[in-house]
Amino acid sequence: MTPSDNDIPTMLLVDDDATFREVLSRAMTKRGFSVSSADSVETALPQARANPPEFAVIDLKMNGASGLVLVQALHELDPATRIVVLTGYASIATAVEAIKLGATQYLSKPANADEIVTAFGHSARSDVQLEAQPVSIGRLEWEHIQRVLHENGDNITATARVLNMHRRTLQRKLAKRQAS
Amino acid sequence: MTPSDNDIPTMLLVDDDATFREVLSRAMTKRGFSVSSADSVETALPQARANPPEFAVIDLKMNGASGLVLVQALHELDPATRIVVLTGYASIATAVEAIKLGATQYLSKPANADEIVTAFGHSARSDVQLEAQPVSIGRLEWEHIQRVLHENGDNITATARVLNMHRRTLQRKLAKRQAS
DNA sequence: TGTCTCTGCGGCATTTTGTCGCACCCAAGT
DNA sequence: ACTTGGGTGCGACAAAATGCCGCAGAGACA
Repeated sequence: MTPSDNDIPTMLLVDDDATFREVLSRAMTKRGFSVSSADSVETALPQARANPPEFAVIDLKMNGASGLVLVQALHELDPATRIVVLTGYASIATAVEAIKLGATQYLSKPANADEIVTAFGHSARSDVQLEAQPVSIGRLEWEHIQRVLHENGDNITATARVLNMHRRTLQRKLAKRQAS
Repeated sequence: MTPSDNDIPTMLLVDDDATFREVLSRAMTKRGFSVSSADSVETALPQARANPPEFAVIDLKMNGASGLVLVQALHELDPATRIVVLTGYASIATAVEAIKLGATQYLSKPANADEIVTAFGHSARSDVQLEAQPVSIGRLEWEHIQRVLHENGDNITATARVLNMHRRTLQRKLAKRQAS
């Protein structure tokens, strides 16, 4: 990848978890990136505008605006930016959304530095092997919840109502996926 | 939108399950599409080249070449083609790949005709304006179980294994639906 | 300020699963 | 005939998930 690089590649790292930022920042610096980080879309945007990064690692679920808007902004700023979206709430729906907005790859936490670096280099080759396994019930449910949740503007109460399940139950399901 | 549509929109439907093709074909015809179908990438390709469709519904897991190949081919043929990828073996990795190759949306089975039409982001014929109440989790699960069960020749043990759920639990779910 | 709605969360009764174990059937090998 | 290897149905009991309260805090709005 870009063997003629003389300067150090710049990377923007956006996540609201301070510990995660520090760990990943250190790991990426060690791998030869010049890393800057932010804890929200709001603080990341001016930073990116002032100094457009070549690479970006963005968490989807953060306080304030969704990482998706940052994906879009970065992509508009420079379509060549390599963007990896990283989230604890991985779902097909958000993955599709992220890619459409210009993300290069979509990974679910936990992901280590090597996986992320690999994701940057991964271009759209159809080398994906099809899994011979049908979707598990749990995943099917998760995907469905994510879709409906999104349709209802992330309103948990409304989603629970329309899904005919109890709000408390939905809360617990969401909490569980995030924690693990 | 597009109230000046005079011609009927064409749709190509590719899936190796004959029953599924028939059901969906009928449903889409009823919704105002001119539907043609194929049971593999190999038969679909010449068909598409001879008569490029405006819309396409493509299953990923088929005998022969992967549906991804067809996605790419259709997109190259005409980038304006609206392509929905539909599969029972959904995964984030293949979803990302499909979108990169030019798919418009990626849905996992079971998905009904309305969801697919919605995915096209196009009110095919605006007279069929219906707001689909999201399916309940229970029904989604039930349909999925039925499909996988069928794929496994009604073998409960194997289905439970592949669905990553306990045989006893599957038995109980089946028993309950049978009773009512 | 008062009213609404959404949210996160604790607690507890109720249901549903997970996990055993056992008996029975059937098809293949031996 | 007998053993071996699934598959099926079902009882029982512990473990986990869910339904169903209620309460306090955060925001939006008049």
